Amino acid sequence: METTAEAAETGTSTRTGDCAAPPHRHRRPDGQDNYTISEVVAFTGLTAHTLRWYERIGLMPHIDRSHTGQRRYSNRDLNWLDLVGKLRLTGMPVADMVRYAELVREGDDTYIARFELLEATRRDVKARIAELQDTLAVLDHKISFYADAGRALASEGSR
Amino acid sequence: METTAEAAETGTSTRTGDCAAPPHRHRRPDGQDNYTISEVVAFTGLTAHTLRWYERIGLMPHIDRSHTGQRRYSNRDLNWLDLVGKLRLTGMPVADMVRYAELVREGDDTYIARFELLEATRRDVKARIAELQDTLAVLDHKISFYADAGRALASEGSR
DNA sequence: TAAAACCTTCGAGTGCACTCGAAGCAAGCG
DNA sequence: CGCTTGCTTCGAGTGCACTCGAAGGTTTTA
Repeated sequence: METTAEAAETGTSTRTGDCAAPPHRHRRPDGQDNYTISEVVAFTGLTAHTLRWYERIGLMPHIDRSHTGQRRYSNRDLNWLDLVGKLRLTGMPVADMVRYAELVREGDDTYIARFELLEATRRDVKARIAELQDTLAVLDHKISFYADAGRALASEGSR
Repeated sequence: METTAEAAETGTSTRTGDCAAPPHRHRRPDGQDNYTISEVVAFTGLTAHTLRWYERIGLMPHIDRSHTGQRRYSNRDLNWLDLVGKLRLTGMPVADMVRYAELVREGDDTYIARFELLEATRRDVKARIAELQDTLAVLDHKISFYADAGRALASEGSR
């Protein structure tokens, strides 16, 4: 059985109406979700090298193995990789994600630490969004400037 | 005299009511805007090394020099550095910014190319904002999950 | 049964964006 | 006058996140 916090992290209880995931061929239902590494490569776009590297540096939970030692990824592993991918997009350093993964492995005692880490991350993400919106405004301003200049040039130089 | 497109790039015509710039001690008005490199360091947070490097790789317009050869940055150089800083935040590679700077140097003929480059960049920035908002939603979901779990733990284990 | 996929460990290479130091000299300021 | 700041060129180093290849083995699958 898993703890509440683990459920929060690994996403076992993901609602099935999740329909906005782009490059997934198809996941199998829980119970048949023992993907080979090459399937995960296809799902995530990461290389097998990178997946093993993630494991080495402690960025993954312990991955199940077949009776002969081959990796068998579960839906929750895939969900975790989705989260990692999202956090990567925010610019979070891998080291921080590893720290977070450690907290998850350490169990419910680290609940507060994780909560705080999530909130700090949220603040960062919000700040980054604000920065980008600022940049977007500059870009829009410039673009409209160019559009005006373009119209001027077009009306004068249309020989 | 400068071309319209240069005015768009270098921001000479920046409205003076620009009050949201954080770590600027104070700019001097146009005409007295001949900053030393160390002043620009203070303004931008970049190192002198990095400023010279930007110049070497073609990321800067040609910087004025004093009669003895020292760099004298103008307000428009500062504006350009602001833009570069913003674009850097969007994750735009330096090589792309150099390309853009080249177009600016090449003059009004490159107007269309620059316009398209700006629009492509805007699309990228919008996409990045969307990704981040997606991530934010995941984070919020997780955080509220944790908050609920926290209340449950608090009410049961509050001895 | 042969090819394809998987495993391990090891270490080196890549690309980006700086980042730093050193040498050796010129200019500015207090 | 001396200290600070600036200039040049050169080349090496850093940190991050992969990325790749090889060697030498086992397992799966068509």
